[in-house]
Amino acid sequence: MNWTDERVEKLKKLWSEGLSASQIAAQLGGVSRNAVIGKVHRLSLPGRAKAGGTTTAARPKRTTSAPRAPNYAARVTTRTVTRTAGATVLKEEIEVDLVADQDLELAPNVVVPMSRRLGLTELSERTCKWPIGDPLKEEFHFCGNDSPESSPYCSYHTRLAYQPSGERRRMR
DNA sequence: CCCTGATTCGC
DNA sequence: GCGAATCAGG
Repeated sequence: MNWTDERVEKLKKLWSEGLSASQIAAQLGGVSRNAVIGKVHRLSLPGRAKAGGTTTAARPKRTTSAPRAPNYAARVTTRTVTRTAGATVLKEEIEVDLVADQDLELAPNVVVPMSRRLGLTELSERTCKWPIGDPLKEEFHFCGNDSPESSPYCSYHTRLAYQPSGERRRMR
């Protein structure tokens, strides 16, 4: 694949938006992340300030944060998910109320993990393949969070996938 | 191991 | 000019 004006333009745009080279490569298609990086250099585009995993350009900004939940007793796990995502979120603290498994869709305090806004081309074996948005629309993307051991979804979406929010019944 | 960008160098 | 291989790092 050659660098048409359009592709170069898109590269510049995405790069300036702070997307990682691999993400850009995936969106452009037909090129590796190395190709992207190489091109960036040749274009003399401003690189990331420091080498290494962290995107210096795109600072972490939180997605609409979770309203502080009242004392919803029982167990609440707090885990910190670290991801290097372009313009989205680098680090987000996620609280999942395990008790709310009875009414997932009714619990406004259950925050949905941030997604990496991955295009389908950059999904891998260990990325969550939970689709988000309307496939026909532009904002469509996949969750892309890390999914444990060959699971098609991340832990959060696995739970959603397993028990449809509606027919949750109380066994006893 | 996953990922990131940076550099080199044969093509 | 291109990008795989390699390096350096988190």
